[in-house]
Amino acid sequence: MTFEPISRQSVSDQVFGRLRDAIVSGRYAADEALPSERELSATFEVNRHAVREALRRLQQLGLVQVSQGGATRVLDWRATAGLDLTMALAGAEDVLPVATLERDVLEMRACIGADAARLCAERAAPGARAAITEAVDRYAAAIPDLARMGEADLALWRRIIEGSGNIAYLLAFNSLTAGALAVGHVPAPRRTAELLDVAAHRRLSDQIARGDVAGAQRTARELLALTAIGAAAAHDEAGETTSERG
Amino acid sequence: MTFEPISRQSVSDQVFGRLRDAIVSGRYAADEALPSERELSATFEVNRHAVREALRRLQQLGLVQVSQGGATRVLDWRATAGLDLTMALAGAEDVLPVATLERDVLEMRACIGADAARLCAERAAPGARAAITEAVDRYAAAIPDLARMGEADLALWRRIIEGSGNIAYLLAFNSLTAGALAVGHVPAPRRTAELLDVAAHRRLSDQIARGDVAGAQRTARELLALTAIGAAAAHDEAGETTSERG
DNA sequence: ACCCGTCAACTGGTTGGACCAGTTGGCCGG
DNA sequence: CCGGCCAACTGGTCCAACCAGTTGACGGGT
Repeated sequence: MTFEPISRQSVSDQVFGRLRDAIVSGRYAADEALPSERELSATFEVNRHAVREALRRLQQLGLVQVSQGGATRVLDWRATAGLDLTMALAGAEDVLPVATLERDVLEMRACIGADAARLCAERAAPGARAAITEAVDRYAAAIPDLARMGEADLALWRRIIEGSGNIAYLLAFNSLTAGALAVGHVPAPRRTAELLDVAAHRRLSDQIARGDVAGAQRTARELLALTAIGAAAAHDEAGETTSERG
Repeated sequence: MTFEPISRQSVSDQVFGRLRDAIVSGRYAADEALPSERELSATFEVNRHAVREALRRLQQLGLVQVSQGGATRVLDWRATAGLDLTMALAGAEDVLPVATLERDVLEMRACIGADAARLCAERAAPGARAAITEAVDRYAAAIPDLARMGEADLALWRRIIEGSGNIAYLLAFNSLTAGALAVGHVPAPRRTAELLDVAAHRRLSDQIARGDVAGAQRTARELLALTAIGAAAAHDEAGETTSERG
């Protein structure tokens, strides 16, 4: 049992969180004007500067557009927000079921993971390949402890993606592993099948080490699909989230 | 000929840009302490609040870690930054050649595009499929004008990704198409081959419309690989960017 | 010589208020 | 009815003070 550090959210953090959730969950419609900074600061009973910091962060996330003189407008985050928003998408249950989001994240993980494994087998530097073998060993050494195996597994995949030499994949990996609803925090039972497949991990590592491009891609795809398929079967068609938008 | 809106960067935007470039380009080492807010505000000759807003944004991007009482420390962005950072990565030429970054973005585009096409053919709602056919028509209608074709092509891919119902793919698409070095702004000659392949676009649209899952995936992969291969051949091995890190 | 509490001198966090700068929309004169 | 003007918004910037944590050096006790 370990203790989490007590969260000391600053005032502007709280304002940010509230507004973010309000926007993502659709309580503010797209293109709607947010209350003025002065109004918000009165509502939240905080200084205007705190509100401003929050708004700047929301703008950076792609959730609002602030413009001097005019009102701060809410954007359609499906059109303007980047992948970093995934960290914040948990609080939009009514407009976007977590189950769907989880499925999406796992699909993306499988897609990128397989391609990264391919690229890694194709062009990773010798040192990077050695680091991967090493990471698999650490993963295997943690075998009874699921939590530690999960950590080691994440570290292994980071090595593989680093080995692929693709910065975009690496950043996407960061986006997906950060945040509450992250790949690493997927409920244990769902990842167990994948985590316990030590043989597949070993095989993947070997294929990368010896430059078996096609094999590495296939193994990675199979390994990562385990969870995705399980998740898909679990909630079948988790509801249509695709809607018509002009 | 159209005019771009004159950029009226606010003071804090400029501070943000300067610090971002300094960090990404490695002028501040990872784990190094940034100058204090008061110091920075004196250096840039701006108010401390402007510096604070910039720092909050940098923190959100995953470039720095600010902590009350302690110093604001620079993070290793390769480990902590999300995909949204791609928009800012142009100014790190010395530590990360644009050619490499461009290749990476194209690889990711191909990977996600193909999978989105697959998912779209598999589970898109009828309305979404119709919207795609429509988008292809608009794309084909723009035929002589490369710029307009590029726009229409982006719109088409957005429809396909929306049709896949995968929010993560959609957000990643946003991350990749935003920013200066975005997919949409890739130099014309490089995308020309792909853009001119109207037949393949039509085929893809048809396969999605009729639910040919494997076919759609294959067509999309081939279509998106055109550019990637061209780019890869152009600068061959654009230099190793993988380094050992503890 | 070493350990440990204390405290001063940092760090960022928050506040209030004043003023600048750009946008909007209504009002009034032509 | 049109068009310019102006007041009343909006966000942008600044100053100055103080609150709240962290850090490290200093000095007394062991």
